[in-house]
Order: sequence, then C-alpha cells, then structure tokens
Amino acid sequence: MDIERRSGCPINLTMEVLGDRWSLIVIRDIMFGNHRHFRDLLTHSVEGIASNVLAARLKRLVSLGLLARQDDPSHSQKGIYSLTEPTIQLLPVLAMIGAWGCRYLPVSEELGIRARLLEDGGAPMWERFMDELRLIHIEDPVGGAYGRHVSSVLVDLTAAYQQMQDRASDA
Amino acid sequence: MDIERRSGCPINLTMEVLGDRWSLIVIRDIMFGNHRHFRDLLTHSVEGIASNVLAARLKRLVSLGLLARQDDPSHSQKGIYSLTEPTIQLLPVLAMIGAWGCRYLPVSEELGIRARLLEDGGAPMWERFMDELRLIHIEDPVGGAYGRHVSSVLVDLTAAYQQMQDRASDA
DNA sequence: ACAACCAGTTGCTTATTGCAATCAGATATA
DNA sequence: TATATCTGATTGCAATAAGCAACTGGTTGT
Repeated sequence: MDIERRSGCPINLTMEVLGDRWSLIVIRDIMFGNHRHFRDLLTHSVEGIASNVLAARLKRLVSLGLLARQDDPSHSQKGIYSLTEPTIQLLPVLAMIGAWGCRYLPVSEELGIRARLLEDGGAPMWERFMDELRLIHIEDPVGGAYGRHVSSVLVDLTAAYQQMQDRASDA
Repeated sequence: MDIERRSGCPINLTMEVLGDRWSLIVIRDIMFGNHRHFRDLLTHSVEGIASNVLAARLKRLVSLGLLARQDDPSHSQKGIYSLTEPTIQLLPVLAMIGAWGCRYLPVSEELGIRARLLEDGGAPMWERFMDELRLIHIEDPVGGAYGRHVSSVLVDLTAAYQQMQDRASDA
C-alpha cells in the first residue's frame, strides 16, 4: 500500500497517513487500551468502529509499517497487532493532541483524565511509557498482548480511567 | 456547524475536528505561509486544493472558532482569514507532527527544512512564534495580512525555505 | 467601457465511509 | 460427534465527501 504523496511536506504526508477519522483511534486503542486483537478493537471501541473499516485500517497501517501483525499461538486464526517504533514515537504527538483537545473541545471527564495525566507527566513520563511500549509491542508482543508484563504508566492511566468511569456510573 | 461527537475522548474529538485531508493543510498555509485570502490559499497551495473544498473548509473552521474572518478594507469582497487562540496553540502539535513526519515519511528537502528548524528551536522558539502569531492574527489581523509586522520566526523559516527552493531549482 | 480579479457556487463523477448481514475456518461444549 | 460459539474478516448497498471544470455575480484598476 502506498500513500498518495500530494507533496513532500511533513505535515501533509502525516495527514495522508493518519488524516482520517479512524487511524489514530485504532492506534490509540492499541497503545492505551492494549487492545491487540481484531475482536478486542471491534467490541471495545468507544466510538463504534465498523468491522470493514477496522479491517481496512489495520491492513493499511500494517502495510505502511505503522503496525505489525503476528500470529497468536493460542489460536490459529487470531492475529496480534502491535505498535512499531514509528507508532511508539507518536506518543508525544498523541499526548499533545490530547492536551489540546482537553483545552478547546467538549471532552468528557472520564475520557479526558488520561490525557491530563499524560500532559502533567511530561517528557519524562512519555519516555518511560515509550520504553514500556517497546517491551510490550516489540520485544515480546505475545506476552505483551496477554498482560504478562506490567507497564506502570498504563496501570496508572487505566486505574485513573476506571476510577472516573466508576464515579460516573455511581451518579 | 457542529461536530459529530462520537465520544468525549480528546483524541477522538480532535480527529473529528481536524481529521481530514485538508483542514490542517489550510491552517498550515495560514500559519507558516501567512496566506490570508481565499485566492492566496487557493493559488499558492502546494497540494492543489480545489476551490469548493477550500470554501467548505474555511466555512467550517470559522464556524468552529478555529479561524476568524474579517472584511478586508481594501476590497469589499475580500475577506481576511486569521488564526484564533486555539489554532495558535496548535503550533506545538504541528511542530511535533512535522518532526515525526521528517523522521518516518519520505519528506522532501525543501519542505522539510521548516519542520527541522522548528524542532531544533524547541519550546522557546514556539513560544516566541506564538506571540508573533497573536500580533499578526488577533491584535492586528489586517496589518498582519499585509505584512506590516515582522515575525522573526516566520522570516527565518521562510528564508530557509526559499534558500532550499533556490538550491533545488539550480540543480 | 472593459479587462482582470474577487470570493465563492454549481453540476457532475469518482472515491470513501458507514451499516447490516454474512462468511468460512477454528475452537469449546455437550 | 453434533452444535454452538468465536475468529478475522468480506460483501452489498446507501449516504457522504472529494475532485474537477465551468461558471456566477460582483469589484477594481485602466
């Protein structure tokens, strides 16, 4: 799969690769939700992605080298989708996008908490998280998919998210 | 104009607002090229935006508060499009997107130089540029559109861009 | 008066998205 | 062994968005 290459401008090329409604959402769910299987991504999608769109995005992102797919040893049909170095390096961009969205868009409390924590953590937290992502996605993608490693940042973010969600369902 | 609001996630909302092939391109041309009129944006577009798409994007971005439009006193039909505080605050995001694109996508020399300068300048340069953008777009949009103020960052970026372009046309 | 310029609009074709239903193979359960 | 469920998708169809070229109604400078 090739990109269109309307121009060689870095912003344009990035938008050609990621400038649609779903690609970054998929990357976000893999990165922050550790959703590593097709079904996982499909059924836990907050935004409700359709299966054909998800299939198309995964195929495209893999062919661009932004995701990697390996067979799941526990099931001959299952594939495990993992981040690659380029997508891991996207973390600071996602953190800044999240921070910007929190400031200027009608973000909900539960879903904004992770972005705020990530913003407060700053570059040191990002570096730590990126190292943990390398372990979970590149060094041991299978173990990473099945939670056999602990990412302290992911644990913190997920705990805060759960806490906000619980509080919201109480009310 | 309203956004869809599939979810309250900051990344999702940002993609709903800016996640298409043209919105960020238009903002980039206004920010870095100081293209402030419809015709300016249309004819100097490196990627070749169509007039109807440009019109739709400008209308949408204005209605979302991401751009402002004021009448040009020199011509009763002309409008001047200006950045607003939210779009000025997008600069760090654009800088990081540009840096990421330079590392992982087939960026051309001429068009990548601005992103590299902006990355090297870091947060201090971004703050300086954002202050200059506030003058050119918010405090005095008309004067800013007609180059009656000098943005040192914009001058540096444009000079480097021109130099690369000249070098490329020599070869 | 007239040519050039202004910001868009219109009509048309093609490409992309979204939705619901469906598919075949693999696995777990009775 | 039969069957139900789970797997990652695919198909067909309708709606939306993008891309292209021609055009509109008005303004400005000569």
